[in-house]
Amino acid sequence: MAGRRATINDVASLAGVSIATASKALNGRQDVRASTRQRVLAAAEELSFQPNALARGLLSGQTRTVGLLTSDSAGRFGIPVLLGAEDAFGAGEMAVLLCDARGDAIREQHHLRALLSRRVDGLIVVGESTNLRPSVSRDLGVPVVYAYGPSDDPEDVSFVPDDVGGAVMAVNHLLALGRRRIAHVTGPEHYKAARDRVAGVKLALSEAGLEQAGETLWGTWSQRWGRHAAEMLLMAQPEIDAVFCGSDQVAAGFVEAVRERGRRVPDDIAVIGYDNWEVLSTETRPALTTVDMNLELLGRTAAQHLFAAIDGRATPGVHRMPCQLVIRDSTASSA
Amino acid sequence: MAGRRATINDVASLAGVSIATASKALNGRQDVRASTRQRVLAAAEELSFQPNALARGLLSGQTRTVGLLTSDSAGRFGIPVLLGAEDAFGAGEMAVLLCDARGDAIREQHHLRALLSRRVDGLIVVGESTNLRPSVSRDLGVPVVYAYGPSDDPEDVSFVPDDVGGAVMAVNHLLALGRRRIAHVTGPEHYKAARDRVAGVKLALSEAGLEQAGETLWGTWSQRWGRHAAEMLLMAQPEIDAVFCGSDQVAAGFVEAVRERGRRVPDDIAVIGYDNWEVLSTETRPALTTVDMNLELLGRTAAQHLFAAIDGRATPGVHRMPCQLVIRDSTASSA
DNA sequence: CCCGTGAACTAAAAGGTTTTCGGAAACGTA
DNA sequence: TACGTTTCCGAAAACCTTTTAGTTCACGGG
Repeated sequence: MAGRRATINDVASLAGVSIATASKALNGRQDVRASTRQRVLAAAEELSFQPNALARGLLSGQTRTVGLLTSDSAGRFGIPVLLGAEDAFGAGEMAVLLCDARGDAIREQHHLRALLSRRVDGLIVVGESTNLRPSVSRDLGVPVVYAYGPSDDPEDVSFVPDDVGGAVMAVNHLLALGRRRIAHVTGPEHYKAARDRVAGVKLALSEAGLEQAGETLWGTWSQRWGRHAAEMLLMAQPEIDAVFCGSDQVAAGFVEAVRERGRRVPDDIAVIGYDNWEVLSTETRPALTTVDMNLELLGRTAAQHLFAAIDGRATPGVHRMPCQLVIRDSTASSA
Repeated sequence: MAGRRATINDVASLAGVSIATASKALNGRQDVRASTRQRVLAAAEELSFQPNALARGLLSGQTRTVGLLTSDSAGRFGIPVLLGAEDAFGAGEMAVLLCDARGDAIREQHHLRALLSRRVDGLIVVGESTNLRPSVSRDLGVPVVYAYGPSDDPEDVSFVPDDVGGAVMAVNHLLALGRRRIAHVTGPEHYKAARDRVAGVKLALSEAGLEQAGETLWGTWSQRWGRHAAEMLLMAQPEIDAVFCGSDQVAAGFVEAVRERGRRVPDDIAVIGYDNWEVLSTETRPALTTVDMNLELLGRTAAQHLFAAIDGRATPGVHRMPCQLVIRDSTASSA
């Protein structure tokens, strides 16, 4: 534990110059003789001088710090976004202040004040679902970007995965494999993600001039529901040749139950999941073809956009980020 | 977007007092007449004044901010610790600066300098495994607490799960159920977590005067390995009546393969996992009895200890936090 | 009337850095 | 010598808040 931290004053004294000169030397400014600069740099090194970011921030008004406000940092979705954001910032010497509101509006307000009093340069708000969430941007004084869960104010900037497009890709992949009797099993109807994926299914099928095999089966995001749905479906519509599941959890339960009933995946029934949650998608048998929402990229993009917004170049609206199909054995070509 | 933020100067002017009086009124200090205090508070409210934490920190030398340095925030283990820490801090008006070094020492050094220059009051270092990791505390000038992955310097403060104790609990549970031929399947030997759990198994068995059924099977932390181990074990030692697996992933693969071979869990073979990773442990059939390391509590404890260390009351050494057995169907009483 | 006391308030310093502006020295030109 | 130019350096202000050390005023006791 060093007693007191070295200040630029100490550096200047040791180098035998004024603090103004020391500052210029350290920051690579003009108007310093090369030999003087060397002396200052050597002094700073010797004292292991680290400029005080508080003093600097106080003066410049820029803290080079952003807040990351999440409702659910433990969740499947917050983390990759957080990682991508931290990645984008880290490269540029930014720091991230992390706050978890735990879904509580009071707590969120509390954290917001704390972040503002720390004079963050900007804010990323990460939602726990793709449902609209209340805006926090009103009169905040700093730019805000929403990731995963979009703001309900169209003037705000939001980045969300293109779930409609993701579902279209999934269904088109099944169609390309020659499957024609395609069912859809998904999570709760109050999730916009589930509704969007249903819309994508309808869209892709109607463009192909086909009907969905049976009604959409709404349930929960669980393996249990996937198993249950498989049993119902094999009973009621044994003729289906493909199923698109609204999540990898549902798909994992689905393939397990199908396998136990003695039907083969993908030969009899091809299965596609959603999320590319690797602990599930790569460990089921067969491994799951699934839609990856590229959340880390989404987070990174949101962070980069926040930079732009800090510089005054914001592009309001909801930006939909493309998903990506990850093909594994559960839809391997049955040629 | 408000133009400029209100300062205490603006508040003082509006209230018609000096900034010293305004400061005292806002901070609830003495020597301010009640009516004056009211005027100041009203002015602050009107201007929606937020004190500048930078100026305050510059003066007091306390930033009320801690750094959280992780090697692996996406991992299974970093997140709960992070959550627990954020929880403990959040309650006390602390803020958390999050840095992810991605396992890169250079990057870690870089983040360390950034945190120091921001004058954090303390630091939590979260490891990605329970293996010893290099200390960062040397001449740092701020207190550091290590969570999950302990420091190699015994003068530092570390909090780790008691894996030996966790394994003892697991084996004792199997013994209490009357099982006597207990095998152990775990992950790679270079994980201290795996070695500690092996030590716990030996300890509990020798106290009961028993031998482990066969050698410990070392593998990877995957379902694939769990399935493979089950096949080997059922072939080589069909008489075993219980298996303790080194992780839930291994256990999930294990029960699946056992079930496919027509043996019953828990009737023929009881199975215990480790980690209580709920997406696996509650969704296997049967649901897994498993050891929970209470990581969120560990994180919270580390954070609370950091407070103590900031106040100069540190307790060096490695603190082992007790684990907890979560009993589910994979060891249901076979009475 | 003088002085001491206490209440309520204020001026100023401190904290560390960056930036602006002015000053000094050195040198060249008329 | 007088003057202009260039190069290098330093004094001081600015950022915002808290705290210290007064200052002012009213009032009561002697």
